Amino acid sequence: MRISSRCEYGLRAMIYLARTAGDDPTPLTEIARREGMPTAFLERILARLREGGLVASTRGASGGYRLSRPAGAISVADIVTAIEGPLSLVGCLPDEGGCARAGSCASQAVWRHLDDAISRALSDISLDELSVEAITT
Amino acid sequence: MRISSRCEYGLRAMIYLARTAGDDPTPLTEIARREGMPTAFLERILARLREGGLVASTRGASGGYRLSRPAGAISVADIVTAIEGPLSLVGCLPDEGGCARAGSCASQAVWRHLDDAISRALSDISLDELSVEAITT
DNA sequence: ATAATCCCGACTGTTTCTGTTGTGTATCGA
DNA sequence: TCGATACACAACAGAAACAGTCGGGATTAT
Repeated sequence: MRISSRCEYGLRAMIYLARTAGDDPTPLTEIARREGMPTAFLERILARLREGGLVASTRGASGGYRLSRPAGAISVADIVTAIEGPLSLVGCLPDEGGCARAGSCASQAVWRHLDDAISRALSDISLDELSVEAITT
Repeated sequence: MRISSRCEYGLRAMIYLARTAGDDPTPLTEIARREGMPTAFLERILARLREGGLVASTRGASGGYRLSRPAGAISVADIVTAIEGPLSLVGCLPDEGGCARAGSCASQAVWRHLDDAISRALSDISLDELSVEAITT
């Protein structure tokens, strides 16, 4: 299990936006350049974040992106979900017929447990906690 | 983020083996048939579990697989690790040069936090808890 | 008008996933 | 010894996801 670049780039971009919140909107190229990410790729990631309602964009000269909510109201779970889709691990849910064994499936219980742990871990962290420069872990 | 079939199959196979522990070794074909998994694919998964020291195999007629430790001493984390490799999410660790920004990288801290949560969640569950028929969640 | 900027769809190379096939080897029972 | 039952292993293949690019279009400040 690896974190996708999409996700990593997306989170870093969001942190960047949190740090420049209050300023004029930040152009894509600035984020890409400063963070060393491929511009066109980052653009498509920001598109997902926009569709997810996490960033707002203004077009035209001196346009760019900004957070659409205060950083304190955005969790890492929000970001990952916007980029990767729902973070549920199990595909075999009751809908669509699924895995027949249904209720008695012990492995399902494991993945649900893991789902919860991941969900809790990511909901736990909000963007403003990450936007302070030095993390002292 | 989805659970791979490999992982799902592997876990189910281990649960099956936990339930037949004490009997003669269980042949691959039996597990595959009863659990509805592709035989050859499952074999390669069991190979990883064997390399990980979780199952032992005996060849020849009336051979098969069995757990190499009591089910209580095998965690889901052990299983997933044997199948998928180390469950660390971040590739950009200090070795190999990595991501330059190094210590000040806030996103890294997030993935480490997530790593811990996943690791804890999976170490938490041992195979014998899963081998009882009905899970009452 | 022009430059800056976002928007969006199509395309491509690489890797991983999910298997399959085929061959070889070990072991048990008759 | 012979044959059936198993595991062991390597090579192959189609499909999907990942990571990233390209090119054109739309919008807006100056």
